[in-house]
Amino acid sequence: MQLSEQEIQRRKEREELMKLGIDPYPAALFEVNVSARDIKENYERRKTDYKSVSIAGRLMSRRIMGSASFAEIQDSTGRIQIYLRRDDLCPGDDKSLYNDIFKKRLDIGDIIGIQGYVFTTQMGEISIHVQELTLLSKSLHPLPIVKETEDEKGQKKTYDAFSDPEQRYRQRYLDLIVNPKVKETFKMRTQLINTLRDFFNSKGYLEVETPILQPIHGGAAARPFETHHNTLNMKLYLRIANELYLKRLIVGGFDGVYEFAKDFRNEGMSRFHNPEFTQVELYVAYKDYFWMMDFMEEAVEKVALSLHGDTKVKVGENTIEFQRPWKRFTMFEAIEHFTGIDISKMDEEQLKKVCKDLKVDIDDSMGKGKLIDEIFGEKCEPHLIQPTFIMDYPVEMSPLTKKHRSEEGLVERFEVICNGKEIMNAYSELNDPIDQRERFEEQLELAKRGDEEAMALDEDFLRALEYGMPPTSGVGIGIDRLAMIMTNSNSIQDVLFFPQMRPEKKPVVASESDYVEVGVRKELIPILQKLGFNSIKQLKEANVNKLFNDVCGMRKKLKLDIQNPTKEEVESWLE
RNA sequence: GAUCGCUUAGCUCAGCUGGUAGAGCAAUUGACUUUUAAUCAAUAGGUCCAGGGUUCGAAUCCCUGAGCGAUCACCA
Repeated sequence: MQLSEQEIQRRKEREELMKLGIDPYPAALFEVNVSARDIKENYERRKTDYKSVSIAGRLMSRRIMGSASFAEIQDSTGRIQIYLRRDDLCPGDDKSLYNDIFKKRLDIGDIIGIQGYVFTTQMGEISIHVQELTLLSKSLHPLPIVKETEDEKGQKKTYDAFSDPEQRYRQRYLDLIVNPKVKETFKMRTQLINTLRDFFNSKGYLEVETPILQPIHGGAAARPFETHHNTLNMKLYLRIANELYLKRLIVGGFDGVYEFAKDFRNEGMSRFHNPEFTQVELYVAYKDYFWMMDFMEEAVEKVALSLHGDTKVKVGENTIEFQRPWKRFTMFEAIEHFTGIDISKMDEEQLKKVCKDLKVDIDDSMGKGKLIDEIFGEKCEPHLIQPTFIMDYPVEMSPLTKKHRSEEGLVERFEVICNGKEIMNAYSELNDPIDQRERFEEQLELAKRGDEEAMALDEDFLRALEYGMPPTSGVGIGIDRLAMIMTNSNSIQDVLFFPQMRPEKKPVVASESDYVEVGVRKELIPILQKLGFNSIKQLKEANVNKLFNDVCGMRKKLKLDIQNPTKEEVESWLE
């Protein structure tokens, strides 16, 4: 691999430190008794408490002025300025710790530990006067340097921002180091999950774990990932939902169960979709979907308050108000509201005409339910910014949902739409085993017609229902999407530490022995690599005269103290 | 999958109608004892994404491909 000049430099510094008897990666613990945030928040009020501090972090900037220097270190709570003076750091005659170690062999990105006392500079910045300095980890890879200034109005201006999305997601650790806001986003995501978990626990619902590897994938309409178990010699699927397992637990006698579940769907990727995503599914016995609406309003309102101290959350251009109660529409009402058309009594032919009039794309395979869903998705969903319950879906779309208590052809299902996207999906769960079997069979028909997302029939699940499941309401909350809204993130990739990416394309590079094999002297290999001959095939195709000239020229340029090859030698490589 | 855009130094980006590759930061060497994107002087650093074409001459124009992004379509 070709190293950049700066990487070579840092490797050299590592060696030199070792020769000076300084371990660049010491084994011993480093005692930390304070954090950057702690100092900044409390020093002014309790100055005497900060006369002897010990803190560790990453060196993020340096301003060297002869025998004194300012630098910044960053720990998990933020940055703080440190001040180093040669004669304080090196009280004796030996000034090498400052002159040679700090100034020459430490770099931005290195992790250091310091001991000293807190003071305020003439410019008014709380800083640490360093009395002892310990290298804790040498960094060999230069860090992107992001700088920030603040004008009189407190407006922040960022220079050389590390903003390339590909690099940020592939090397999230770098993103976290140099973009402090990223850390905040992920802390909020965790707090969101904790808030929901605490709320569910406070009601006595049990957090459970169910299989991720499932012989039959069920609970949602989606294409699964397949895998294979060797000992059982059988096909397994990565779960697309955990619904059918959680309902089995309700059959088993729990009143409420929930699971924060990673689910996997083998479908397209976009700023709203990642192949693996998180949803929490919750099932509560003896409840219906009206109860669940109230419960969800309360849950999400709690999340907003916990994260923002307010029920209002700014998302892009909009301010979203999560305060209860939220608007409630039946699907028919929503469609009438946005299009002015009452479709509640229409048959399939009439619906098709409506779609045509509204310029909603349809195809012949679509039944009544699908047509209604298309109209809703096209004409209503994007306009629903404030959290809104959409209730009572067509039965065709919801094979696991109980039929509506009074409306023919509908089911007791709601979704919550917020910021133009679905964030929640809930039902009064279907618990009539005969009805459930018929619905599964309808799905099988769809599958025969080529619907790859149709649900499979799960005999054991049906057997469980036949023993009797109490009336139950269940919900699935899209954690990633809720996190996007709560953290004002434009893309799902911004709320996942490691979003799925295409594999990094690495050029195929010939190994040292490949070069040696065709007769290249070891010391000449870097020259060939520098010239761009990264594979033997490339080398074989080269022109002898040009190659000979280039190699000698590059040797001179790199100022390598080695013997140039002869023309005959170069010729021999290409044979 | 479709359309549009981007790819130049370690990082952020200039580079006009085609004529010897540029800046700031980072790096190296030096000056400087409280700086705030520290400053000053000097040095080094490039397969201009890859391949082909047009041309006396291509980072620049054309074609093909790759990666990435944005928008749209399907899915949570």
